[in-house]
Amino acid sequence: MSFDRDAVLRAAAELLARKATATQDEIAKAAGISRATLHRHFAGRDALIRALEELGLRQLEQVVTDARLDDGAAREALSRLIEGTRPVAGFIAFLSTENQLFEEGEMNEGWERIDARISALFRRGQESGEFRIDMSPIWFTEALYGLVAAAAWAIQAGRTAPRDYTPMILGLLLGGVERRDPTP
Amino acid sequence: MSFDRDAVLRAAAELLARKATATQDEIAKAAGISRATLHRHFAGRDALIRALEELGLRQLEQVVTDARLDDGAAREALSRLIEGTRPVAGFIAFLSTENQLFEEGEMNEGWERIDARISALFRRGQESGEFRIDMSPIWFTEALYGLVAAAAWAIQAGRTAPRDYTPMILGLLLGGVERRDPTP
DNA sequence: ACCGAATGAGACAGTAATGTCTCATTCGAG
DNA sequence: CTCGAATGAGACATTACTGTCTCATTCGGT
Repeated sequence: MSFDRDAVLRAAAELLARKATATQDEIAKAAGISRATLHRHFAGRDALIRALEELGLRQLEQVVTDARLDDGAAREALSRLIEGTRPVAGFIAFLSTENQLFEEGEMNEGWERIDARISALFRRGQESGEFRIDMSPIWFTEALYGLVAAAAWAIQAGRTAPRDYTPMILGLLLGGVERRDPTP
Repeated sequence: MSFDRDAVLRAAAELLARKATATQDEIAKAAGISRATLHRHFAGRDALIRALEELGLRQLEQVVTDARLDDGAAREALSRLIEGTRPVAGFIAFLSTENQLFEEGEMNEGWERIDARISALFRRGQESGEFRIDMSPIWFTEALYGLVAAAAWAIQAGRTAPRDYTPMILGLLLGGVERRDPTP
């Protein structure tokens, strides 16, 4: 059984997202490996967190690219984006809540780049008249992260079915909770 | 200068919300007191977290009560609720992300009670025809927590003005990002 | 201004988690 | 099947944080 680095990091992200104080032992257990092996591949907690951040950002960046945010209607692009985040929702939940790394001044440029690309999508939607203009694209972006994390947590807690992930987030983010008049 | 228990807990919540691994020393520093004094009032980290949870839940419950969720239009009640959460946003951010306490089986009944009351508001809105019915009240509630946490974080990071707190959350949660036809 | 109470600063021991090592066992390529 | 590499389990030392204590200083009521 070869070592599945990404699977270990995914398990770690999901655990740390809801219990940031988990020990290396708990993380190893959650990943289904021994503490020794965990330490062989990630020399210490700092290295683990760093790898977590690195993989999370890389995957998210790939998701953003695959969603082709510049193509077609903004709401369609947003739909593709959210659907794409599903496999990395655990990473997003972890990364968006735990900014203990960034505050060391390095303020990860990768994270800023992703923010910029998603914000640009919302701005494009505003300029095309699809999205409302009384709130900033940055807030929309932050709100998206928040909803993704909330959805990931709700699913993990068994409160919601996994298949509802995308419609839940997309429906709420696009239309809000208010009922809309059926006037297409 | 007398000891302001609530202020200390508020500072602790805001710090722990974004860095759950903060040491007692860092918490004390963030609260503007010494580690010795922190320990005099909260005997150990567990006691601190417990007090944090207790005060947070109590305050949030008070906010929910003050918002009179059963009165008037559901959207107005939601508006009052969100405005009321502003002073306790740091607590909500901490409590909604860190469930390390609940998983010890006690699954705080106070938290469940608050969830139930807020969910009831959304359900009432659905039944009155104000809110859409294709998503569950529980999801609306979780989403509210997520948006509150996202807003609190955005403000703390200086990305958004504090005065925009309520309109940001309310606007997004009620109407979503899509532009609505001006047809009242 | 006084005095008791609370605080801050620091030293110190205890403890929990980490980093490191060893060794038997398992895995998997050839 | 064989052998080298990787893993799991555990022991051990180290580190970092916590819990506790002391004492000088400051605060605040009277």
